[in-house]
Amino acid sequence: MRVRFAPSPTGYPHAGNLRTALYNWLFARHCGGRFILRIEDTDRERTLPDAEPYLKEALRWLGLDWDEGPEVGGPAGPYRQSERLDIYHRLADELIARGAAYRCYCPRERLEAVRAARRAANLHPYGYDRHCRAWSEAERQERAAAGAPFVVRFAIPLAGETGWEDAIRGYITYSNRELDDHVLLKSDGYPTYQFANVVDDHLMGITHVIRAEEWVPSTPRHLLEYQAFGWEPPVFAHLSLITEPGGKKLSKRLGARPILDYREEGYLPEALVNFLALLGWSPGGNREIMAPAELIELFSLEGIVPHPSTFDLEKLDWINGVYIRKLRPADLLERALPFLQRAGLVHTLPTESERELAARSLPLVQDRLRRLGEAPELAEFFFRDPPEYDPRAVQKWLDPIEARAILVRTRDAFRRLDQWNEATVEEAVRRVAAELEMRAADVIHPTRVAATGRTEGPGLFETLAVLGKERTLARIEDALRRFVPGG
RNA sequence: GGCCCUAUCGUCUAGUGGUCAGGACGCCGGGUUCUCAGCUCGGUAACCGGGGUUCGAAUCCCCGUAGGGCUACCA
Repeated sequence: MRVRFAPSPTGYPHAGNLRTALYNWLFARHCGGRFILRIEDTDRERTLPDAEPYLKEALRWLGLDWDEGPEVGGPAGPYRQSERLDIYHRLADELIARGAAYRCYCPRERLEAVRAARRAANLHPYGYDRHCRAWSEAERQERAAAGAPFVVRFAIPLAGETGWEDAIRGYITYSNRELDDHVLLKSDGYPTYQFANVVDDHLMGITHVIRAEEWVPSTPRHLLEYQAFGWEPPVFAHLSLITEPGGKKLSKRLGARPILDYREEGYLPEALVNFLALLGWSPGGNREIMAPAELIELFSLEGIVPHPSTFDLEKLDWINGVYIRKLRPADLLERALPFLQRAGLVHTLPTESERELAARSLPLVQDRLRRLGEAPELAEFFFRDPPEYDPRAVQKWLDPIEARAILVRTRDAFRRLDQWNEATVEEAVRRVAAELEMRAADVIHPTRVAATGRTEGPGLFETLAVLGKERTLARIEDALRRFVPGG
């Protein structure tokens, strides 16, 4: 089994592109086949210089390693189409010699006029009228001698039909009469996708073409080319598109966002892979959370659904949260630290104490994270002195008249502690509550607001244990001075 | 306009002629608890419509309808 992912470097790959890559990769890994990366840079106008590096970075981030392709090489290279022009020319000439292709000298203006006229007259297909296909050998020679610019077009059989058994959607067939003679070689000497794709898939020994649904209508053209060459076509599997919630069309907001944006927001690659795998494929049972190794084991073409699927950010967030919660403390620290750095909570090169504070505080907010990017906000009060006080929290828990007594006694109890840890802090708080004949919660809430500025967050005792005695006392003093009436 | 694809809870999906149509996200409620989150228990919610075929259709066929794709010297 040999499959390929063949993006064109004309933009930054999004979820749809990467899902296609993922399915190819999963299929190859499942079968023990080869996953090939091929860069289809045949559009000289639209090719972006940084698109290929970005693409490779995205694949690497998601863990989709390629066995052959740019950087790693391979026996069927080069793997960049712009480096294979001689091959396309040679094979185009071969097709011309066989009478399966011909040179077309029609200027663009004529093409456009023809298209408009056919559309107006409702003549199908709307495309090229095969003007140059009808010439005699003498006329061809004449044109060639004149040295006019030309494209090479494929001579679609005038009758019959072309079909294939799609691995995802069953038998699909087209009447050849619906197909116009498409361009194989452009006038700039570059091949079109319709040609390079077929040539390379054959030369690279691709056995299964797993690609997006947008290619369905051009598949008969590809099949006809295989036929003209006398080549065995691969198995085709056409994936449905990913759509947006509500509206449908892909927008820049979700599915069409450059995939690395998700990294910036703190999505874990294995979570995104899990999510993408589920977006149009199912292992059959009720499995939801699957690590890459499990996906590889369970993946099959049969499990791919034929209908489009909507990109559901809520579900991605849930899956990401599941993966974040599974992170071991050391991994959590390494993965979340960059977000704390970017938010300015720790230095770009964190000090030893910053690292330690991060290592101790991050596990406390771990359960609450859906994206690592939320870590700075959730853990901020551990790093900033004084913390930011939420006015509503202050109003509710520090303003009432009994707040002073509670906080003063709690502070005094804390001061007396020799050992400062979760257990001693808890004991002290509960003792204060007992002395005041209050519920523990009545002491806990004001103390939390005084120490963190918020009503929400990790358990108070573990929070204070991490914050330390000194900073806890300083914050309570500070809160007493600033917010608590009756001083 | 033409050709092609698709159609199960709001969303992702299981289902392959006989099921109380299952699971997950979300949402709602209970429990745990110092809050939030998490965890946990429970609930809400679907076979696009109409014809067939069949003893019996979510499952097979046809026709609608709806959504999507393609219709470039872009991929």
